[in-house]
Amino acid sequence: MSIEKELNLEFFREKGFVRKKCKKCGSWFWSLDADRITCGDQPCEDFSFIGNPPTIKPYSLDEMRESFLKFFEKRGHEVLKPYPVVARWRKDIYLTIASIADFQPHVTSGKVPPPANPLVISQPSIRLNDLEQVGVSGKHLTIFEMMGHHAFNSKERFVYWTEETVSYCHEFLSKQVGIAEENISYKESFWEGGGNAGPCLEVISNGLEIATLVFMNLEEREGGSIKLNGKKYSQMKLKVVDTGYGLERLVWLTSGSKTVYDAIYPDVVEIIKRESQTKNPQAVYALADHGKCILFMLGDGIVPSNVRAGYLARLMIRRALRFLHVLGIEEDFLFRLMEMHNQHLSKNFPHLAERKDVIEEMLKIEIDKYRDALSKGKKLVEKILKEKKKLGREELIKLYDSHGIHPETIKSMGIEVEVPENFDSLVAGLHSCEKVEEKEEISLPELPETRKLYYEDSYSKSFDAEVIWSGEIGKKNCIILDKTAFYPEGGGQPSDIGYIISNGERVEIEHVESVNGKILHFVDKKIEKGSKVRGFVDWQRRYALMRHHTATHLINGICRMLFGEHIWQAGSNLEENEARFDFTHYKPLTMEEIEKIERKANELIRKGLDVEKEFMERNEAEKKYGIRLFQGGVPEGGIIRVVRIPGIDVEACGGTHLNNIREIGRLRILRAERIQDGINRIVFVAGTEKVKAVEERERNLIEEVKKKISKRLEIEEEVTSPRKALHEISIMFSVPIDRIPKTVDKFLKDLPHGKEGKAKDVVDACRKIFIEWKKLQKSKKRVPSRFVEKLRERKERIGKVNLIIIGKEETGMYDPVSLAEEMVKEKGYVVCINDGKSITMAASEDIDIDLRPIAVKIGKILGGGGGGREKLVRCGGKNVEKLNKAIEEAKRIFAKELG
RNA sequence: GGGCUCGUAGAUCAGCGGUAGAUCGCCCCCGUGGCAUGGGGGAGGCCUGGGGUUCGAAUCCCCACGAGUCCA
Repeated sequence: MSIEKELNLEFFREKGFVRKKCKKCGSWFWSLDADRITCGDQPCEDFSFIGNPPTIKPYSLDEMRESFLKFFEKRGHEVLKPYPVVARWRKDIYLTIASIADFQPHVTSGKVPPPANPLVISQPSIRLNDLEQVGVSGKHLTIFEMMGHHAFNSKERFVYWTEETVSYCHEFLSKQVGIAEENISYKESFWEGGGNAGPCLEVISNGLEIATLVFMNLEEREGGSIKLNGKKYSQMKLKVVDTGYGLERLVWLTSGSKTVYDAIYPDVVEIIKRESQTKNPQAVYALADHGKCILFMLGDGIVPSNVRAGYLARLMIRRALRFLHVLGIEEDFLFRLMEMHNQHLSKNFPHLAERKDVIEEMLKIEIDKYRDALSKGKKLVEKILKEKKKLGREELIKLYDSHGIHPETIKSMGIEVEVPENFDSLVAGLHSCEKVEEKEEISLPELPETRKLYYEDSYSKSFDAEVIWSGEIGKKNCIILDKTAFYPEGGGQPSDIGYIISNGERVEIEHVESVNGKILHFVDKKIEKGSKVRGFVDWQRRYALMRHHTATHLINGICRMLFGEHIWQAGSNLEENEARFDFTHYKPLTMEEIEKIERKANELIRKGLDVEKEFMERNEAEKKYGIRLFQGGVPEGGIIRVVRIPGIDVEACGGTHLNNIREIGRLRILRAERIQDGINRIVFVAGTEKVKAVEERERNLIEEVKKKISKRLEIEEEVTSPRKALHEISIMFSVPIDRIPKTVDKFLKDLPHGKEGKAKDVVDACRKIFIEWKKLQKSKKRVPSRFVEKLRERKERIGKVNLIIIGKEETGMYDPVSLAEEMVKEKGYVVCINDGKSITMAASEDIDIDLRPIAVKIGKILGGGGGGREKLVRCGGKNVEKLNKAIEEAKRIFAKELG
């Protein structure tokens, strides 16, 4: 196969194109202009359209998009609505980078039929690879619309290939847009990306590449026979026409303005310029661009965060803020920037304006976070400079890696630093990639797919079946049945367990897995192939899981209703006794919000809504419900199972669900956690009995605490909500709820026994004993002077100093260290305190003695050690019974040293 | 998903094995015609929680919770 052959088109020859070799770069191209000597692309040729556009009239973005879509619609293409800029249907990328990205990998691999064929689309795409060039080059954008007409050719159906593609393109550019035919050249090239490849034509006009026509017919394969650029490829089943027309570039071309930014949103550029305090066109352009990118990111539901796609949103927001600083514009201008872009976009992308409030709130939070990060960073840098005078390599790396302060940021603070050239790779080197554990592929003999009774009726608890395969997998006995009601692990729902009866013998089902539609049962005994069996699902467990699963969907829907379209499932975990639902949201949940979710859930449960479960054609489902369907990951095939709670939630989900949400009974949120920036977790239980059990546990806990405290305080009232009470107390004591009784014990133990007044309720009682306990701690350290004076009377004279020995009973309730401190405030004293556990010694400032070696000696007697400051030491050890002996020894030493 | 930092007074942080500190803020007093300020005094800490090591832990180790950050 050769590119030359594939691109030697009838169309070119008929039209009178000539194939030429570029004098500068050597690449082959087709042109109608026989005198042309270069391919016309940069850098072989400069832009020739600036100030001199090749068309009569300039187009706006809307006009150009409209005319493109219409042009292809007239020629048999179905117009598709654009996909979100967040590529949630893909595992390999976070953002939609091209129109073809919408159809990868499911359509291009042939697993899912195309949603239309041929089709035309204008897809907002985000590329952050050339971030530094944005605003600088005049042509780079982070967000642009890639207009594409696509055809998917299979054995069964041929749509069109190279000839028609180029013909359409040429007609569109010349007849529709109005570029003179001689001004359009087609450069031969080879395209590869995302595991696919194929020959392509780059379409160039006046030095600007305005479109790429890719004929995708190769896929990367290990054993592929076609070797290109060091990679092995084989022919694809599907031959895909993948075209990409740069909407912004076409508009630019027709306007002939200085930069692409001036062409596509001249008013935005103008206003930024006007607001700027300093002149910096690059920052102006970059800001205009970033604003649009941020609007799309947040509008399509990215929640800024420190991970994944959220991180990219934060990156863009922080860059925008930095440009604002450079231009001397206040940060709040960002809101206006959103507004300005919205004015352009609301006609074709109305969802962006609809989400204005949420977007603004997210931005506000991000602005605050950035301010914090900056001021923290500044302080940190100053601190390090104070100690080390210079920021070395190590410091720079650590500042960035642990604190997010990039050397560039430090430079912008006006601090000179030497940045190592390979800084970024040094940082990357710190995070050496560890291998992803690959799941062992289970290979099974050719068998038909297992009939899935759990889909026919999710309530089937027992069934008759035949063993059609029996063997060992990973040293475990395994069987496959012709049909089964056992649900295999998947879709966030754990596998069923249970047992089967075979020949009157009970065999436990320990785990169930699905491999290519075949359901594998792991059993504790070998069962012969051909055996007739009867299976029994552990129904109590399964029903609990079903309740939790349906409840998860319910909570998901409610959160979206209450908070907005940025709510996406970020994971979930179902267990018999508890379930977790993780979702994206930009701030932690408040107690009120948690209650609101719970109230709403129970309200809907009482109302009762049927849960609709339906297998649907993927494209149909996607058209009907959108990408929103793929909450818990993306299914592979062309047929997907849609689970719908009408008016609340629709998800593609393979799990077993209730027939009506009424069966959930009751739902109770146990707690909400913030598992990482931008992601919250709700932990809950579903089921009337389970909720009752939780409530009883809470009541018991409150009773336990009440009983403990009522020994000391009279509690007058019952608490209305044990849950709220426990929550309040746990925050007050800063301990987890389970630890409340133990903490109360600790406080009560220290406090003197006996009744001491009244409290309104348990919470009030807890507050009171806590305050009392804190007072007690303080009073231990505040020794009354009368008490000190009294003890001073017991002085023994050794030379010029007064020695005071204080025994266990004489310390009172006071902290020995505080007591010692008080005793030696007057000149000429040495004290030696035995508090029953250890010995504390102190000497007045004027006495010339170092107590530390003495403390070591005394500590040794006690089987331990000692130390402290010169004039105040503590010592002790395991042998508490030797305390008196130790005091005697101390006395002897003092007599010797001071006498 | 993995790594690295960090949780101390209302706020910002210091201390990094031997009695919890600074600055700002708060309260009181002095001062002034009033204000900015200045001087003096004071209140305010389960040092996030739990476990361990130790005679002794805010400090060292482990776990949990919370925050920040980088990489994929």
